[in-house]
Amino acid sequence: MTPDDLFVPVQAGRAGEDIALQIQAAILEGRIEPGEKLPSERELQALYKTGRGVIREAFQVLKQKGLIEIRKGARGGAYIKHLEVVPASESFALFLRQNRTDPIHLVEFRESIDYMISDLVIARGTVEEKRNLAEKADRLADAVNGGTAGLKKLAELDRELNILFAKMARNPIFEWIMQAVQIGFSSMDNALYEDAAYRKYAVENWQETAMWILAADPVRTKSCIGYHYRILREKVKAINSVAGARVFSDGPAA
Amino acid sequence: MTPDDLFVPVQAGRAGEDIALQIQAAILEGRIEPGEKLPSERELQALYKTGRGVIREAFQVLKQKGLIEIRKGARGGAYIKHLEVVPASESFALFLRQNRTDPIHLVEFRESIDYMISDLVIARGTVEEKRNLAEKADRLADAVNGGTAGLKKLAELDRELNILFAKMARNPIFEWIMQAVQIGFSSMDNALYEDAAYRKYAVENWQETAMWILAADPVRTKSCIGYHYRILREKVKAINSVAGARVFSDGPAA
DNA sequence: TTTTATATAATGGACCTACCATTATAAACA
DNA sequence: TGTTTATAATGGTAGGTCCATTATATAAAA
Repeated sequence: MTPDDLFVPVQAGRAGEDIALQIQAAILEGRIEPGEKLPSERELQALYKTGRGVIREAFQVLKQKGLIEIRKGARGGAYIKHLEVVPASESFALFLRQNRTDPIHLVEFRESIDYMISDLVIARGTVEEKRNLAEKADRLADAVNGGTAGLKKLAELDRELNILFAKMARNPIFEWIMQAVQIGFSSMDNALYEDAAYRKYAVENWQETAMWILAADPVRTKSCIGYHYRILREKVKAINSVAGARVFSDGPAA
Repeated sequence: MTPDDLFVPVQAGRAGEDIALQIQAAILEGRIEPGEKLPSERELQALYKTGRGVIREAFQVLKQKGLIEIRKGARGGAYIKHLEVVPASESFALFLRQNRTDPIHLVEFRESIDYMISDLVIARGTVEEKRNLAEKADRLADAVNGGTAGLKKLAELDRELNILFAKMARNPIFEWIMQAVQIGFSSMDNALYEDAAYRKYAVENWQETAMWILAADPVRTKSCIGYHYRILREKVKAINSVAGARVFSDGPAA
């Protein structure tokens, strides 16, 4: 890295963000590689001819975006990260929460992409992957019927199943979207799994869906998906009508 | 707002983020309403018994998340914003960029959601909206044929058209996805519009698509969309093969 | 020689003071 | 009454001090 041509002093007004944008551009253009370390705060302070607070604010922005990771102590500093989907998912989840997004919209969206993904999965997933999906669905069923696993664990397994499903579409974007949606949905999924009848039905439907995927039957697969969302919609409606409780809430949800 | 029970001093380590999270929680739980003003940096500094830099870092985080807007001068300060879709979209677009997402995957994804959205738009969009869409498409065509508008402006109009399209689906999540995809796609769209033949074809197809949407014909609409992506795929392949140039790059794109 | 303990230096985290630029409002003035 | 001018509050920036943390080098011990 050659700080001299990489870092240019900024003018005024939003120095911290300017610097954050400059560094972000450098990262995105590959002028700084993941794993590399940015100069220390004090060095950057000198390079940009600014105060240390400005550098710290810039770092805060980059950290928030998930572009850097900050380590303390000797050999500490700002290290470029490989960007994960998590920050994007979190900001999506935040958006859903603060806008009180109607769960019905989320359900609708999920149903839509499930249809799309199912076609891709049947067409592109390997037989091993499909067997694996069926097996995971069976294990989820065991966990539900065994009654040993906690609700959180069950919902977690369900989410993993969904993400595996999306992964099989061989298009990372569907995978990321699915992850984001799962995060945004997590509080609701947990609530859904509290109903034993729903639990039982849901895992059975997963097993059947996985079976039709393995059988490479897109119509029966979509039929399962459609059935699932038919039930899910009713359930969501029921949950939302109870005491007007919002699903997206960390507060006492009673 | 009652600062006394709202603001609790924090311990150590990541003070700024702690405070940001506290304020974020207060916002999400509705204890602070959009439009309201947070106490000034100096007041918060006293309330949290901390340094002003910490408060500033917390504000930076919240600003980054799109939760607050900061105004200078008298009666300035941090005002709670209604969360928009933009920060979430940007964060996802950032992710797409840094992970060097294969344009083909993005095209496939776009095509899939266009199909889904088109059904929803036909079913839910009002006649006025559909007329408006057709009109906007016409104006884009005028701009292209007139030859007065710059390429950037044309691509911009195209993006607006897409977002309007998504908005008509009456599901904010599709809108979010579309915005993110448009942002992540912008450099490519700009490149596409450099080709005069593509420009001409693209706007004509938009006009026809809008027409079939207005006519509420989902099959013909999808036909237009499919045709569009057939062309787009070829174009994208051509662009990517030229000199191995990456589409997602701000640098000299050769 | 190897292992363990210790000192060292660099770094981020926090706190503080000071000053400047901006801006809405109040005061003064025409 | 309308216009101009001070005023005060606020965020933005700069620079400093001190502390906690941490990898590494050094020294001591086994």
